[in-house]
Amino acid sequence: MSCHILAGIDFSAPSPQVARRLIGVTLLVNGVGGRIVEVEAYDREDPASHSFSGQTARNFAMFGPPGHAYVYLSHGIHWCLNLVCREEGHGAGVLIRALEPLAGLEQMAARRGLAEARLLCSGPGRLGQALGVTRELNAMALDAAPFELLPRKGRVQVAVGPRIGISKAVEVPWRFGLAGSPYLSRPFR
DNA sequence: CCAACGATGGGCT
DNA sequence: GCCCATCGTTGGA
Repeated sequence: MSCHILAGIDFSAPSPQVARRLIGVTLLVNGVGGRIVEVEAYDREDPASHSFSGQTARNFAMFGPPGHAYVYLSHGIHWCLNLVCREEGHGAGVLIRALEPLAGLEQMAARRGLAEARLLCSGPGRLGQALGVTRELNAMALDAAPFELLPRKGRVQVAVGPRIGISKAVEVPWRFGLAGSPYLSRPFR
């Protein structure tokens, strides 16, 4: 059986499909985390994707096997977490943009320097800081410590829209979110 | 070698 | 809404 299946999701599928199915899934790093409420898909033939220009020293994890992490530093400050999908060598992933904090609230608050739940994980950089994401997690498998992915229970209503903070392919509707969640980095139109 | 540029967030106007 | 910290990566000279 394929180790590409995690939390009931086939990570060898196209990134928009994986992204949509990740809404409602619980993500933990060393027991700290919560329910995924916002993600964005990126793919190889996608000008906004880090993988667009081919494999480099930074993005090699994106070309590795699905079901692994791709971590990068944004603006020299923020560590951001992606989950790799498609087949090995393809170069696709899903950026985790926001969580509803559920586990390890105290540790998140300490790392973030504030306690307001709404501000702990509402954005890729905030989430990275709250969960203690760093370069060390790059290329690590998601089916083993420190990661945990727990299937969602029940149904969710998924909102769709264009991705945030990019300058190319700005109209591609590959941002997905839990409709109406107060933990989104920004509301959907 | 080196300049330009971020898949951002926080603070201030 | 605007500004900018901060630094690794990239791509062109």
